[in-house]
Amino acid sequence: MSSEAYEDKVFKALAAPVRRQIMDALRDNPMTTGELAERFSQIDRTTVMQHMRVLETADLIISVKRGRVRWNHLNPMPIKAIHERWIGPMAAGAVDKLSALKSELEQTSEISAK
Amino acid sequence: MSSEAYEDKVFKALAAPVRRQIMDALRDNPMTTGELAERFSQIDRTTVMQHMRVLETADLIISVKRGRVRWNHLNPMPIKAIHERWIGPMAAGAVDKLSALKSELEQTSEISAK
DNA sequence: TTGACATGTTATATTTTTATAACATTATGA
DNA sequence: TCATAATGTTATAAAAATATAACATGTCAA
Repeated sequence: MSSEAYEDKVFKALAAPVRRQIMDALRDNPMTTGELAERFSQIDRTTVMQHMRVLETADLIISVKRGRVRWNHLNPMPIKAIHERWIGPMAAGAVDKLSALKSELEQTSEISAK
Repeated sequence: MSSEAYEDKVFKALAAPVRRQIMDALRDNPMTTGELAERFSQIDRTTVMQHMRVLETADLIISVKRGRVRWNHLNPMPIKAIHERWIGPMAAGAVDKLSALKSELEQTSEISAK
């Protein structure tokens, strides 16, 4: 898989609120699949598992089966990767860029973005 | 709009490769809508505009009309926001967490995540 | 051993996103 | 002014993501 395709899986995986919440839940301690399903009991258990599979495919979750339970661990490395390669650089100097942008826009009267 | 809903729009907006490429293209200089459509000529012009509307709704693009051209500027602030609130903290200490995770996993034989 | 618990699989309906075409509007420059 | 360039709008088809139900498998503990 190309690095772009891989990076895209990570971005797509992070694009759903539930999945970011799952990441938050796993941040400090690993949890079993059942524990996660219980924490997100507003949605169906199979739906939770489907979301977990998306995270697992993006390598954001690593899981280990022990007996009949599956322990799901958060893997922060893919996030670190997009953080360093894309998000960090894009956010760098944001304040300066914003003020530069503002002076640009002051030259014109009509601003269309809300 | 709640801050979560707002944050979600940003994550969703970044979930498509074309849209990240549009962000890359606008990073150094603003571009007109036509220039962008030409740069991404593999896809339909209206499709490019639809993607731009997604970015604009997430406030990632601010555009100004001058005469009959529209200048599209990148607004890095929303990215800075998710960078600081979510991505940075999640990426912090990733290396340490990974090594801790590895020792955890060594205790078990079967690893299911690919 | 065996019942039930934890997890997994498959199928399918629903919703959202993406892509395109056809048509409309506005502004500029010859 | 008026042809055309640049952009915008609306409708719709196609693809992808999301949510759920029904059923299947493997494991533990009494």
